[in-house]
Amino acid sequence: MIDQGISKQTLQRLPFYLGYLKTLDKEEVETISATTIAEVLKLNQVQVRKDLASVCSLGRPKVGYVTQELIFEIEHFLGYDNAESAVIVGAGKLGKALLGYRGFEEYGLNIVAAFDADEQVAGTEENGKKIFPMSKLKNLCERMKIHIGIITVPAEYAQHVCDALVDSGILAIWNFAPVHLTVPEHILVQNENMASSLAVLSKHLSQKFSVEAQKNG
Amino acid sequence: MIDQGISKQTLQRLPFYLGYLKTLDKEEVETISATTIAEVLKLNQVQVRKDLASVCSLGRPKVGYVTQELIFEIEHFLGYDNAESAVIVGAGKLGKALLGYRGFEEYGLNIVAAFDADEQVAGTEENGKKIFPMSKLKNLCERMKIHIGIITVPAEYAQHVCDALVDSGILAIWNFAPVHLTVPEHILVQNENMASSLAVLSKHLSQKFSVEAQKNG
DNA sequence: ATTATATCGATAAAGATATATCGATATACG
DNA sequence: CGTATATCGATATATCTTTATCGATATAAT
Repeated sequence: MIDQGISKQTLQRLPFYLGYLKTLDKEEVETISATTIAEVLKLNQVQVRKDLASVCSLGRPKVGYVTQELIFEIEHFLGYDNAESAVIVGAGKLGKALLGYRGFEEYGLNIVAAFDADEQVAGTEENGKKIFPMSKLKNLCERMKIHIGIITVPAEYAQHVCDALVDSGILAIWNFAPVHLTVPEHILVQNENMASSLAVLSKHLSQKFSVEAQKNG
Repeated sequence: MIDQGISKQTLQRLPFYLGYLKTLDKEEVETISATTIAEVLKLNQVQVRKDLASVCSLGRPKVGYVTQELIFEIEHFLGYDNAESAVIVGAGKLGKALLGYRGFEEYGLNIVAAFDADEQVAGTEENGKKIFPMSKLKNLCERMKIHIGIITVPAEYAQHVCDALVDSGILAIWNFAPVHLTVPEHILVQNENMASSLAVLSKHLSQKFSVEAQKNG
């Protein structure tokens, strides 16, 4: 299986397909065509077919794909059926929100604990999950073979936390701090970039208004 | 000024530059070269220069850009100096986390209130910001001329909430629910796609392990 | 059985994005 | 004052991504 040759864009669209397919599965829609998926999700037919082709094998002319098989194959491809454990560093508002969110389990992510530098926070719980002091990070990660670290600390501490996670044997980092993290080559950093999203929104609106102002002025 | 011709990718990188530039400004670094920016943020020199060229005018050979001017120009370009008001719909964990996060003001986003269908939640406060019942949405948005709506409700309610926001005169939607939203043409939807990020992480790890298993087996 | 049609998969074309190259220019130094 | 160098901006090339086109095939209808 040559999984390597999949583009990041395709990878990022797969969860979208999955979400839609699951609504179909509930309604007992047995087969689904790329044409329909494309129409509903406002994508190009061919793109959908190409994306699916890199994940699954079959697709019958005039019929489409078998919904359940497709769901199974995408989930398997993404590794959702093989949950990974993760820890959160930074038990502020956002950290706690993520800690409390049950939905991640559906995506194969099992958040086992959080860590925080604030001594007042460490020792407490959130949704039944414990918050530990930073001193316990390495030991726990190594013992539990944790591979994913989630960073939800303020920007200025992010690199420091990142280094600590790498030192604890983490292989992938999900970074919510709005900074670039420097890591060794074999570590993956996935930035959850709220500032970027905001930039798009903000620009769209300011442009909209400047165009309208021109019209009226 | 032809702002139209800027790519989404460039737009999304601008906040990154901004974040880095601000750390420099604190340290009173007066000028900065594209070369250095590229090196620190692990990007291509030329890319940085092209990105900056679409935002600012000057850049002197042998010197680079004036840090403060650059910051000012990017912020102005993105509209950060011209704050937009926003409302959140869905005052669950994530909604409250966003409501409590002060950092958004820096990005020109001013979250004024939240709404929730749950009667128990409506009427309470979070960080001094009120949570209203859904029935008040339209009235408040219209009165306060709100243009941005943030959706943090479960997937199955997202489209319904989206329609309500559009009906209330919202022009741009920041969607945290993992579904595709259908909107009129003039409305912008920006998806904050945690599932996509997770897909990248998850795939990276499952691939890593399968490669290693092959080596060892 | 034959024809029409929905759909797939493959290949080709177009479009967007990122990277490389090169000449021009401002500063620094001898 | 002339030369070396860091850096910019512009142009050209390469890569990646999306979209269009076309023949093949399975089902459905006549």
